[in-house]
Amino acid sequence: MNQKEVTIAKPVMLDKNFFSGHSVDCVILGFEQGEIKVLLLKWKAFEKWSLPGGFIGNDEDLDKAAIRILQERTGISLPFLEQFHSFGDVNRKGKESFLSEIKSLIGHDSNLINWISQRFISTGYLSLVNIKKCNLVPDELSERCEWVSLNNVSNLIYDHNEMIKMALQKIKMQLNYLPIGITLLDSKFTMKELQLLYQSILGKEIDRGNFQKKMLKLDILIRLEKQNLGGAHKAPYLYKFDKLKYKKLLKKGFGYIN
Amino acid sequence: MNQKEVTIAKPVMLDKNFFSGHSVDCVILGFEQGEIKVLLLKWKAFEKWSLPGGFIGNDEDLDKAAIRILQERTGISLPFLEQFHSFGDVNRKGKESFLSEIKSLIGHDSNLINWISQRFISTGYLSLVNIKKCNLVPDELSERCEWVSLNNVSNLIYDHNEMIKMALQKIKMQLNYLPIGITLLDSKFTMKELQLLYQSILGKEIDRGNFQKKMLKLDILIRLEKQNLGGAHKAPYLYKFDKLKYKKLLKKGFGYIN
DNA sequence: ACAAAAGTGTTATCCTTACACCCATGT
DNA sequence: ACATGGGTGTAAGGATAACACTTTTGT
Repeated sequence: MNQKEVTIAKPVMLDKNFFSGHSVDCVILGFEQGEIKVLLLKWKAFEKWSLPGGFIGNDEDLDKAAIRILQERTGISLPFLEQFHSFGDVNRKGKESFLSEIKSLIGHDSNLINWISQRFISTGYLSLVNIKKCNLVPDELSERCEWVSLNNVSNLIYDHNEMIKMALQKIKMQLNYLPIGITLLDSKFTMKELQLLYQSILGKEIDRGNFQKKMLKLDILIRLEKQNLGGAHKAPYLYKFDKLKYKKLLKKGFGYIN
Repeated sequence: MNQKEVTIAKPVMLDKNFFSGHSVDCVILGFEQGEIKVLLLKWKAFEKWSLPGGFIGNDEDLDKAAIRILQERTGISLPFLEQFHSFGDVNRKGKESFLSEIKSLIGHDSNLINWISQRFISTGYLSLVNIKKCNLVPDELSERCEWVSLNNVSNLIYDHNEMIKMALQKIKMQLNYLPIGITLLDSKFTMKELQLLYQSILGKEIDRGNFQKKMLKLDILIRLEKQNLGGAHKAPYLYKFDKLKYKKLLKKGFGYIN
């Protein structure tokens, strides 16, 4: 492989050679105050937000690159990200090129500018996390790194809004097969919190009683002591996931296997 | 965008400039004699089979590239292919490089050889088709273009065997939501043929009576006259899909929407 | 006492599953 | 007559959805 021809220059985000023409973007979703939130970066150089993304090392697996990029850009370490789609439209960057902003970021090295402003195909990766367990550390390119409620997501750069949409579709599909709460909630939670999570993903109301019965019948929840938060009402039970039974359920398959 | 730097040389498969480092591979599945079959190409230059694949034009959407590549390499024109996964492991090409074979195909232009033997990330596309309606025309690189029963698929080049596996997984998931037969069967078919199709995708037996009831209840099949094939038994009905109702069912959603 | 939220129960309806029964046809 | 495969029916069990009832708690 002739590296001189394929890798033109080093982008700034990492001190190594990158694979040309392909990038990764991460849709990291969390749940807080009854709302789904997505992890976004605010650029230092210009007034735009974007998904945490980056480039792939020449000697790096695509899946591994996603994990590294997320860590470097946001501080979040995850052992596994799920690929959900690759975005390869010619005009996926839209009309705004951010060229002057990019120059202010990376300097005026023309090789580098050419490299970074070429066409990129980007593969989207996805994960659901517990917001409280995430210690956010924005990288040097970013002014801020924040959880943004889905309703408040602005016009992101390139096709990042579409990426979020597709990630949510994928989540919806998995919701039918997987008890998703284990990654998004605290270790202890009430049935109401779990229900709010499902409702905000599905975008619809669910009957309270039926939801409770359905979840309990899965036999992956352990009921703990009651929690008295001091409302004028009965105290709700706390639950935690029975991780052993949860794993067994996963291994048994997602419903379409058998 | 500086094309001189990004596009090094022209590969042979098409007379235009290609996007570097990214390819497309198509998993096209059909159904014949009660078996799922996959469309494969046998190389002229060496004794290996592979999925129909190719490169992406510099000014071509990824999705469009897949459609064009399939047409050029196999003769099959489809209006739509579904993306299912991108394969980006560093060593996805495996140990065999086929370098000498590639040279015999494309000549000894070192730029071209470098271009073609670099690392490629490949996006897999998927479709289900009616074998009888496909007029196979192998391209100049291929000796043959054939439907191969899944059980008879040999060791394909690179990670193509894994690609087929992942495509089948995706199909299984969709089977729960979509009445898939419309693309795979003849316009007229018996309930038994439809059942054999489902069984071969799911890899399990389905109760005959229950399957019939379930399919009829979907209300997308039109019962036609009986077909007497001359067996020592009752003649089965023929069915065709009610395409209007079928489309309505699709629009209504796949089950996870509501 | 009352409202609010949590836990549980009831009922009708639908779907799934396993299996049985009858029908048509060629040998 | 009988085996073979095709169409339909039945009964049990499970899942779902709508809704009602009871319990706990602060005001």
